[in-house]
Amino acid sequence: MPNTQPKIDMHLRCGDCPIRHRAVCAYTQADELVKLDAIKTYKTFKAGETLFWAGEDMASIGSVVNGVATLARSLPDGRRQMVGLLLPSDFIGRPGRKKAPFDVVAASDVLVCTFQKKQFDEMIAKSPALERRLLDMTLDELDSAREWMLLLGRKTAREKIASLLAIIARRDAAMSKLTPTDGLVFNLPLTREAMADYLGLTIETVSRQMSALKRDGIIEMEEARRICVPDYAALLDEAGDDSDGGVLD
Amino acid sequence: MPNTQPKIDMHLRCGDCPIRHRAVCAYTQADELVKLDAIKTYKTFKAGETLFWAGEDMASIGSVVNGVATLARSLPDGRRQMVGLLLPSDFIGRPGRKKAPFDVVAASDVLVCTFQKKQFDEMIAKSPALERRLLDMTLDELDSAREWMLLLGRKTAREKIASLLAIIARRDAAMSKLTPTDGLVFNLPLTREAMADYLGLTIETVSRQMSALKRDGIIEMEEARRICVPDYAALLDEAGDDSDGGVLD
DNA sequence: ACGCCGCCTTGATCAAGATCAACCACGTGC
DNA sequence: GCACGTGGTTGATCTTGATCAAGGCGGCGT
Repeated sequence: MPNTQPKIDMHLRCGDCPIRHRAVCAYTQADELVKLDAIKTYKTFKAGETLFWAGEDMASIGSVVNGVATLARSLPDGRRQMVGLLLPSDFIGRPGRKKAPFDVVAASDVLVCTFQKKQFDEMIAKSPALERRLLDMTLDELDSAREWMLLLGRKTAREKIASLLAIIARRDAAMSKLTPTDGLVFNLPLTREAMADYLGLTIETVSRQMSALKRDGIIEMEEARRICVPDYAALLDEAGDDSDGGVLD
Repeated sequence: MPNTQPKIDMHLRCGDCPIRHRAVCAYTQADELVKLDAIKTYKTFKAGETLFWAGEDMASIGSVVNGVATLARSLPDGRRQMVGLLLPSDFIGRPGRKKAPFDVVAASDVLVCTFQKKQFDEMIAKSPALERRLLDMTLDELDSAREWMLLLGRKTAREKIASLLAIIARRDAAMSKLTPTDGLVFNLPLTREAMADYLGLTIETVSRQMSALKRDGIIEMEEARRICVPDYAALLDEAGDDSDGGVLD
């Protein structure tokens, strides 16, 4: 990937990959996996590094293996909106398009499993499993993007913050085993600025609303990035939407 | 489709279909088209009719043939956000999911080419062309959803209105032949309320900003729904983003 | 130790847009 | 004709969140 000198990691076997069953490769069988294994390259990026700039040619695409990256776009005067959060197993880039529509920035240190775009496009053309998985992932992302539009367009600052915390709490609980329950603790992978960019707010408003939620006992916060949710239902309630965050089937 | 008694139209041959080359079926060859032709049904809906309610089971899916439908979701207290505009050739529904994540409402009278979900899912599993086309369409929709997130999160009311008008003007110009040029006239397919829902504003703000743009000579407006853009570049300028609206390749 | 920088918080003030409230221009039904 | 409903506009006022400004805290380099 351009503009950076990422470290190239060792070559992890696909079979041992932590995201094997959730990434683009999830539906591929052993034989196809071997081919993917042969053409993939691991790259690492440090927190803050930009993997791609909006408008720039994307010669490679890939999957986040660990860490968090963000998708964002800026207006000419500097106003910035994050339009996606890329978590482990999420796909970076899109087949059939040369230019990146958005900036891709590492929010934490990130490990990415990359492929040369050209090679990957060829693989996809021959692998229904790969294509099917990409379709499913894209449909899911579209749903969450639309969900986010509701938040951006209609929720209050407090509801936005509560929604974001609920999402991170839920994902975090899911990662570490259980369903979101009471008393769960997690740390925020985002700075206040990143939260603001994600929610369409300023950092001051984010900070104030975090303090307000703490004051109201919805969250506990020893350090700015260490959050405890004593009552998950209460947090969801503050998020504004009745359902538990849009579980569909 | 449930909750409605749509009129069933005559059976238009796929080969004569106005959206033949832009809809899901765009990549399919003659032999597959015959199969689609055999299982499709046309349905019509009147302006204001709801095709699906969020959370409801979707037994059928399909393509908008003509008219405009909207995708929207409401918060429990009634705040409403439109999350997508479905124009001719756009796809309604998603394979692999039973429940509709959003309300689908006809904004004008709408003609839809529908398939039973089960049958369509089977077709997709067997047709790479269909699947590939759906992937491309979904990726495009994802990009525009993200574009819209930037608008919702960071643009001012005036910029939002200008952006929407620019988009509609551009699409309208494209439909009727030429590239967006000066002095183009079109009529808004949306009420002020629909515009407000789309832009995350109130109808009063929409109305005021429309008046302001008129006062400033950016648009002309004899009737509320009849717009003339004397200087397309000036309109784009008001929209805030420098590029001409995100043309990518 | 010190200063500095990044990240966060808090306060005071301001302004964009929401809300509340009339009112207009229509079409439609009686 | 008139009453009524829908969609749109405009004005006055209020509220939310942005902006401007100051300061706290922890880490890090010298």
